[in-house]
Amino acid sequence: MAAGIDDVARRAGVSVATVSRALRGLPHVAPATRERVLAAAAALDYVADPHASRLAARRSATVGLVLPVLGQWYYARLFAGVERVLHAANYDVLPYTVPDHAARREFLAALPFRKRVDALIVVDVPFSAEAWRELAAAQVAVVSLGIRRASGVRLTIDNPGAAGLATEHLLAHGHRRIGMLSTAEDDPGHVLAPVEREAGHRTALAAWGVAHDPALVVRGDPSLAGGADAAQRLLALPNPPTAVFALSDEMAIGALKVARDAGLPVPGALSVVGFDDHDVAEYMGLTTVRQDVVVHGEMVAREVLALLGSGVATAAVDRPLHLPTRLVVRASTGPAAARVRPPVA
Amino acid sequence: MAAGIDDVARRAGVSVATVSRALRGLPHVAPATRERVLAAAAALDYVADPHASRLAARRSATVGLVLPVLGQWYYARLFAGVERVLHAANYDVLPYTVPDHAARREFLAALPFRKRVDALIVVDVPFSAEAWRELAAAQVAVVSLGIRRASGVRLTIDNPGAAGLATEHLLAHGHRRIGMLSTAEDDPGHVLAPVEREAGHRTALAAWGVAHDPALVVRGDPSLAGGADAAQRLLALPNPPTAVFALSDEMAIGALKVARDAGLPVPGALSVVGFDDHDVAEYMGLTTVRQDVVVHGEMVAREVLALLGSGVATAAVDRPLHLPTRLVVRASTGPAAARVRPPVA
DNA sequence: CTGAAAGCGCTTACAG
DNA sequence: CTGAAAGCGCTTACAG
Repeated sequence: MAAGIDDVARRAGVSVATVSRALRGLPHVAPATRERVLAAAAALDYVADPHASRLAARRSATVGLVLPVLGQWYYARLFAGVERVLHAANYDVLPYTVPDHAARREFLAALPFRKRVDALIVVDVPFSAEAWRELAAAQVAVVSLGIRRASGVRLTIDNPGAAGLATEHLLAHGHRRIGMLSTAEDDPGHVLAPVEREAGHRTALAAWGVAHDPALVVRGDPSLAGGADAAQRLLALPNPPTAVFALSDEMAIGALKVARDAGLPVPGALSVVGFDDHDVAEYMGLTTVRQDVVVHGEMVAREVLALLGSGVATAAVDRPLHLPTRLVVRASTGPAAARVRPPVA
Repeated sequence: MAAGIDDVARRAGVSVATVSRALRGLPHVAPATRERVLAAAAALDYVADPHASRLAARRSATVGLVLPVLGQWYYARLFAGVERVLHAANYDVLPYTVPDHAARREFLAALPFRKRVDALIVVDVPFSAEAWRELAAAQVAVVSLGIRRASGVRLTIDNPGAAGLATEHLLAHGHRRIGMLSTAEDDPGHVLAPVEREAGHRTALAAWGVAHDPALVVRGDPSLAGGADAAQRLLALPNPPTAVFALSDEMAIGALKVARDAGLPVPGALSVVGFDDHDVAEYMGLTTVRQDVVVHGEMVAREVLALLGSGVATAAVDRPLHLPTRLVVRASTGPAAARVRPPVA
């Protein structure tokens, strides 16, 4: 039914080899010949069968995107950025969701991407050093985002610095008891956000001569519900904080709800800083650390293309890259209140 | 490097044909033989090259997902649901983003999915009747969600009914001037949500004997900013409404911000109902019409699998399906205030 | 610049 | 139940 390469060759009066070269813009094709081939292909509405060309050319023209979950704000935006750049370069992007320990184990056991992708973008999935070695042995180029890795092309924001900005913003407003809403890792230390942001938070406190109270760091799921739950526990403390820095805007929004339900005005009784600049942050007046996630996705995609184009083995590359962030001050932060508040029930 | 099917065949002492059959669980393989093949494949860590098998079997094992945009809440959730079901059935899902008129034209001109996917899921992309014919001619199974289509497997929520619930909820609270935040289509009528929800809104008003004032229907982008902008115009009316029904939670959140900035208490001076039950809706106390988008994604994916498995030509199927929704009442709606408010600047 | 031919790694009738 | 062989629709050295 659909035209094949030999139909085009016949119509243009050339061999299939020439059709292949002409259509892909390869050199060593006479301009007039190329014209004829293009015309024939257009007339027949020809498009190459991707499976056939990928098999013959031994490249998948596909990049796998390994992430904890689709459908959450951060990963959805990232996907959009990655997809835009890769699609423009004629690559497909294939998501692999690896939400937890069990999925990670299975992913490593099956390596489902083998023979399937040319490269992998790994985001926030905490592989062990041994897992990295297995991935390296699997013959795919790898670029990572947001995770600890000894070498390779690895992108990350300046987590300690960004967290420091948030905490210093609160300190500058006079806050001295500052809570932090973080997450609990099932493989601590490999996803950079929690450890590094906690570290930046502590560093900022120390720089201002404020003693760090470990009781003020509470952990929960990186979600709205997790943030609400963690904030609940934080505000139930005998000596609750006057300000909170959350690992994500979603957790911060959970905290805002808890404050509202408890009758604590924001920022009058509680200042809140988030992280991400989620779309709704502006609409909720949430002070936050902005990361332009779509742009980050585009950048990581471009790094993949560069790596793929370089012909250099992944293992030979050592390229740590920092992505930009910045503090966005809105209405959820203000001066520390002097008055004492009762703990939340 | 990586093992091929002949390596497995050699090790198991059978032909490649038998390996192929055994590994895919096809009938007519002796149990003992199957055992040996499985063992050999496991020992060699064999995985079939997907491009080779797809070429040989003449099926892509891939479903294209055509949507206006990745990265927005609704589509990201939908993708997650679709991906989960399809991945479990060993299908890949490939996104095609078609955001506007120009992209739609290009999509139809290139039909980039040809020879690439076995089926297409089309969501909220308003193809014309002629475009549908072209798609039908392209030999792919098609399932649609949220758009007008004359036949085929087409899923949608009961938009008029759901919108009616929202408007009646406001009417029951005594509201008589009810604004609606809707969207402007570049191809009116093909995406069902705006037309059908506006119709349901009008029907509910009529059922309660309330005259419909066209000035109370304002349109904007289906986004936070678009909702804010539209709400701004609505509240600037000489005789502004006491309640607003928005086409999406995102638009509703935009309206909430406008109300807050204008010093209008919600629901004291303005009641707001959204649509979707976006993750943050609960945290903002937003009354809304809930649709379980991930589940809807799973359902549409299962319809695709059924269609693919049936062997029936897409054109021969006529299967309209309604997906469930329900009203979720929260704090953003309440009794109509009697007092007169000044218009917003 | 162009073509004939081998080959990419599988699946699938067809025989037996 | 199993195998030999053709074929899926391209790309790519290799010659010329």
